[in-house]
Amino acid sequence: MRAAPTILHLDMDAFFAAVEQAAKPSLRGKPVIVGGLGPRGVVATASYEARRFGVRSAMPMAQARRLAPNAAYLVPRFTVYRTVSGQVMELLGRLSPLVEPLSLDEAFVDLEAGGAAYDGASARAVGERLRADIRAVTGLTGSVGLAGSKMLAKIASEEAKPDGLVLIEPGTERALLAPMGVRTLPGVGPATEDHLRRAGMTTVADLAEAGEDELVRLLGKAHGASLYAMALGRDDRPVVAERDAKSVSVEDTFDVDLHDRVRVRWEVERLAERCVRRLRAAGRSGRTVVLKVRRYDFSTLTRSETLRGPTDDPVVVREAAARLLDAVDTTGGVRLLGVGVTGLADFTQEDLFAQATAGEQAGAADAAEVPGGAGGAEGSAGAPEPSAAGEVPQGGAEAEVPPPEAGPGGGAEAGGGAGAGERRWAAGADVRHAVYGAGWVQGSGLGRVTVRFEEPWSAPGRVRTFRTDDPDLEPSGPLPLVPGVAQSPSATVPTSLSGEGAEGRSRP
DNA sequence: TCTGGGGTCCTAGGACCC
DNA sequence: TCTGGGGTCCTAGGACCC
Repeated sequence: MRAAPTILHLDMDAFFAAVEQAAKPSLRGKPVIVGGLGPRGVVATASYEARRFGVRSAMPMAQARRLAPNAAYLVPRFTVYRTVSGQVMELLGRLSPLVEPLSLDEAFVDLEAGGAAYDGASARAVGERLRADIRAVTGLTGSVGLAGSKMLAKIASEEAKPDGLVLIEPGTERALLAPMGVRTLPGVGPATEDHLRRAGMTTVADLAEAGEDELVRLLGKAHGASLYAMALGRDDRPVVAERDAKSVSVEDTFDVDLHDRVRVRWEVERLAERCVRRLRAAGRSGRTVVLKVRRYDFSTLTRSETLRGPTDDPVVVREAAARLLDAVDTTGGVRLLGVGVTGLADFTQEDLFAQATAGEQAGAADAAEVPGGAGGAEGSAGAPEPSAAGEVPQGGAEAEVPPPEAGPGGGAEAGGGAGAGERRWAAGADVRHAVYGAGWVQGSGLGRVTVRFEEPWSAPGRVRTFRTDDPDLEPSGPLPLVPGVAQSPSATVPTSLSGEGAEGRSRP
């Protein structure tokens, strides 16, 4: 809690949807919904036009389609979002060395640490200038909150949405918070809200009045104490520039529940390999392998195994994941599978192997040895090169290897995974036609694909339809949003690829 | 045609050690 | 053989966030 409102929180407005509208002139001013387009997809971001129909983040796509049947439904294009995010983060980096990204579209900045501002007036000027710069560089709008703490800066940016700036003068925060619902405070979700409501507390003032002991008794030591502090407007958490990731994981929800054990095992092994690819791309290794299984009834369980030492060997992780699966009952069907690695270390298996061979004597104590381990040396031979593009779930078909024969009931094979592999031409994807040039897929089906030919800086373009196997039509990369602005993803990209989840949560 | 994917932090019990 | 107390590690689950 500082005396001047020099902690800035930036939140881009309806980020994914806004990027799509910037890239696709025909969608400007129209309801746009970005998310998973498969039968089990959810909304990642809805444009403000779509929100008027009641569409919210994290809503099942099927429900969104009922509410806004005429909206444009697009698959997320993370590479573009990452590029634009990099441009925004670069602007933040000019304000201060202390920039803490929370996701692709959100970050805290400590303006005092950068000498960019020292009081309310200078902070406001920096905030407005930043919003103008973001608009100039990306063509998008962002909302800014300024306050003396992280919590209040975030609340302020929420109040500022869309396309605004709100500054909370230090000293006014308690009065400001008092009438607000408990959900306003970070860390209060549906469960805690319920819990508190049953105890008769619905506003922040109720929490402050209850006292710390009461909240600790109700919610536990850590949660209770931090909630009480926040209710009083106390928050001393510093802006932290870089935090190392503590886990890496991948998961897939299947369009149709999996029943065949052979198929389930095959998917687990694929996920393990994908997970290791990400791990190695980050230059890390991990010690604990986690398997996640969501069953047909949405009940979810995890099983984990801690190895004797950290590994980035795909064989070791795959075999550990397979062992964990052996102990899980999948009767009734599997909706989701996930594989993760935690207990991350900075070194890779090669380093350990080098160490072990260097210190020949101590060979027996090889730290990298693992239960059931396939020797460390040969394991990595078949590992695919880490490729940035390869990790991006853009909805394209990603299985190069055909899955084993599906068991009984596995009729609709259609490429399995969450990537919705059947959709060779995913809605929203960039394409290029030999004659008509750059465009994007508006829809496809029945052997036809509809493409709208337009570019970010062109007028709304016209639509043409082709056969899905038209040789003149090919997938292509994204175009820059603003002509002349280089498309090089910055190094300061948040660790998570998350969308915008909570912005749609309901408030009292 | 209900409920994604990637993370973080906390709790709690048992094992194990001193 | 009526009984300790603390610390750390491992596992599983849950809440929350974007």
